[in-house]
Amino acid sequence: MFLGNSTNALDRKGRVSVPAGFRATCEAAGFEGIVVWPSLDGTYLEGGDLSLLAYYQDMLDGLDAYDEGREALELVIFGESEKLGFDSTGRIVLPAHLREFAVLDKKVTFVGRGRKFEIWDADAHAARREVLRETARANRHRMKPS
Amino acid sequence: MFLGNSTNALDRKGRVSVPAGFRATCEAAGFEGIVVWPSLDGTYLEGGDLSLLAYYQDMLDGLDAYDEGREALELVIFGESEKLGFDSTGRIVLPAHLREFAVLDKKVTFVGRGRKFEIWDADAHAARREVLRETARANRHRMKPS
DNA sequence: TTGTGTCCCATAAAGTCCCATACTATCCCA
DNA sequence: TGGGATAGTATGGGACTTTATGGGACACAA
Repeated sequence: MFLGNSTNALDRKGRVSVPAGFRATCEAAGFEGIVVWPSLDGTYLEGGDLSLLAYYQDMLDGLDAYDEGREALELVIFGESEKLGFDSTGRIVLPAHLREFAVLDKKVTFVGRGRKFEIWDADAHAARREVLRETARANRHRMKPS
Repeated sequence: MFLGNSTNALDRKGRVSVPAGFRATCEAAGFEGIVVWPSLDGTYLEGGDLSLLAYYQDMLDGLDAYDEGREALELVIFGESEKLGFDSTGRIVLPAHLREFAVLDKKVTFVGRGRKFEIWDADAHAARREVLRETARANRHRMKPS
């Protein structure tokens, strides 16, 4: 499970350390790296380990073969994803098109989301976080019994 | 089940012993550690064992994928939680941001709450306890004789 | 050559592990 | 039943390991 959040530096070469906890989660899935794609919901990237793609595949297999949405999802999820391996110190290199999509600058934050995680520009994420906590507060009764 | 309360010392390195009874509860869930996050309700932390997060995951899976509240909850629950393993003597290290959130100083108290538990600054908890006892006294008639 | 990508090295800070000690609760036995 | 042996808990400190990060070296392609 991807838990917690941490902010790491994106260097001149486009490298960034994947938080150690996330790495441990990925390695359990059998591939020393992560899978990343542009989010359909906003200016950020989403990522996960290899098992997540298998999970999506299963989900798509459940849809009609000629379902129009299915084709689009398949192309976006699999076509836009990059499989990024860790280097010897646990970093990945984020390709330029992904950095541009999410407007990443010096600092990026990884945010755990259970099965997957998000990659944000640090400032953009800080702003969003405030809003999120408020929304969560307003909805917390839905998580009963706690 | 997390029952009772106890107050332990937080040392210079941010370490604190998890009460032995709580540890026993966690170990039954298969992970030698706890999961901790900032409460949505006040200046304290909440925690539980790994099975609690699995439980939350199931609950979230049951909500609409694009329900706004669901997304916020998912991000707050998974994005703000830290998975903290026990050291060989049963302590955890509380990360700085969590210590700051709950304004923890020298003494912290763990308070059992059934499925999960709370972590308070000892003084803050002592103050709150008085208030709670009063409220409980006023409501005691609602606990029917069993 | 110039740029791009990969690999390896160095380092500082943070985190983890291990050991020692004090204290307490429990058990055992004459 | 008193009292000591034993095991488990809580806490501090030092040593060691891992993590995060920057920079250099090398190879390949445009």
